[in-house]
Amino acid sequence: MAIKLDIEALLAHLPLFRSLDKTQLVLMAQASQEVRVAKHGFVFHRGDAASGLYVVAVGGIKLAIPSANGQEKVIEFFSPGQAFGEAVMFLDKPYMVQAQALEDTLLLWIDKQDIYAAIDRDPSFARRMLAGLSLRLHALVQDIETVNLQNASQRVISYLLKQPREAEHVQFPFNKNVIASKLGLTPETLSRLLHQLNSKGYIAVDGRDVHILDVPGMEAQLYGR
Amino acid sequence: MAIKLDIEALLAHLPLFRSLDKTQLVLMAQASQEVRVAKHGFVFHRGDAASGLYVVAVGGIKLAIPSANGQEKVIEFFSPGQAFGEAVMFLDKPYMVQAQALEDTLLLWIDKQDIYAAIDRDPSFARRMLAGLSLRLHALVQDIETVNLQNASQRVISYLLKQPREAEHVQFPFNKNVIASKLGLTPETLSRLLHQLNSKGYIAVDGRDVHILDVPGMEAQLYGR
DNA sequence: CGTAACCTTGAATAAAGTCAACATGGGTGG
DNA sequence: CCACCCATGTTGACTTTATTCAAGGTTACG
Repeated sequence: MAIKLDIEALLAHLPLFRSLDKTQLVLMAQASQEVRVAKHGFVFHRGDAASGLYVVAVGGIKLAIPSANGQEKVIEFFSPGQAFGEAVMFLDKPYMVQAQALEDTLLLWIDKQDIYAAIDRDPSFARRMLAGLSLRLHALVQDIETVNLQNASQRVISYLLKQPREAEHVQFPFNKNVIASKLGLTPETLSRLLHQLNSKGYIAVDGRDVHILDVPGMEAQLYGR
Repeated sequence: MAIKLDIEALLAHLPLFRSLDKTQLVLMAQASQEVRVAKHGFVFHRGDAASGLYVVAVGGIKLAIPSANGQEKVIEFFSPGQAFGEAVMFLDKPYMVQAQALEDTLLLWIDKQDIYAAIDRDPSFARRMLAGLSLRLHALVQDIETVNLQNASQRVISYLLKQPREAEHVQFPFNKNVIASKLGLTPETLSRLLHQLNSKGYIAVDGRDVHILDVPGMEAQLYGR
């Protein structure tokens, strides 16, 4: 019971559910189930049937495409408050990505049927859902742009500039391995490029901490060459 | 008047609008406007505000990301019956892609407000819309997979195998230039790879016509190496 | 029949990947 | 609390892959 209340509060301030009224929110909260996944554990694998959507309550998730030879291409990260797995829910196709916990993670899972019910009850929920998918699409197109139209160094620069930063300080939220895959690079190449940007005085790297020293210089690299 | 009737019939058998009842369909048809675009003409540019969605009635459209140095990365093609431009409509962001006619094209344009109205009136329309976006997302993820996890030759092979074919015969629907960009290759590389697949006996190329000769062999290239 | 757009081919180059060795360092168990 | 160890990250030498640049060939179409 106490748990149910927590869930309701949690859902209440997610963008996706923000437009729901009290009654609807209670329904959603009741429909939610807690799912716990240990670090490195899988929420689902490629090929699994998609039966609902997940919301991250605590922890972090990465979505990735696995490849035959053990590599993987990281598609997206999700942190608390974000939903994933919604896209495939609306198709009758299995997941083509896998979802893996980057740390010990607590998720909420909501069944497809309950989502459909909410859509039918409340058009503005449908709009939120549509906006959510659109945002995802937008992000993917940006990724495609990055991988296809920018060289390795530019990709690293735009990644760094896109990260939220406080006082010109940025922190890699995960293994550089994982970041490299997101950028479509090998870990070796990422390492070398960071070193190179460091040498040129654009950034100062210290482990996962990066100080951005020369934003205009970096931006010049993005457009100039 | 006659035109309006045509529009209604056209809309009636699009997946997106198939669930609408007669009344709704009439409303949609009334909300639609014809847009004509000559070959190579632009429907919209990157940076334009998104104010509605387009449906291809006749012709063909390509969506692409333009880059600074005059290149572009082709994202998707649309043929009669398909809708595009819906994704960004739900965000308040400008287009990040441009839409260009591959041939003389007739489009229908439906204003955002009319789409929203339809969503509010009919939850099953909302579902169609969601399914449409999901499908788009799915396709993009597949593209990301192709570009990141397959080498140039594998990309060409999977493109060929994915194309609809009759009696092992496939035809490039557009300039090889455009296909190359979709695959994330230069035209030169595409040309060389087709030649190579030809030499190896996997395919027989004659201009835009390709005969697929050895499907198992090609599939082996996809997984084997 | 001529011209422009499209496509192919070759040689040289550059960019990033691979493989392998080594460094670092955070966490755990002794 | 220290030492060891495994996961993570770095560096170097070499290789591969696809691009670039340039020239020439083809094709479709006015």
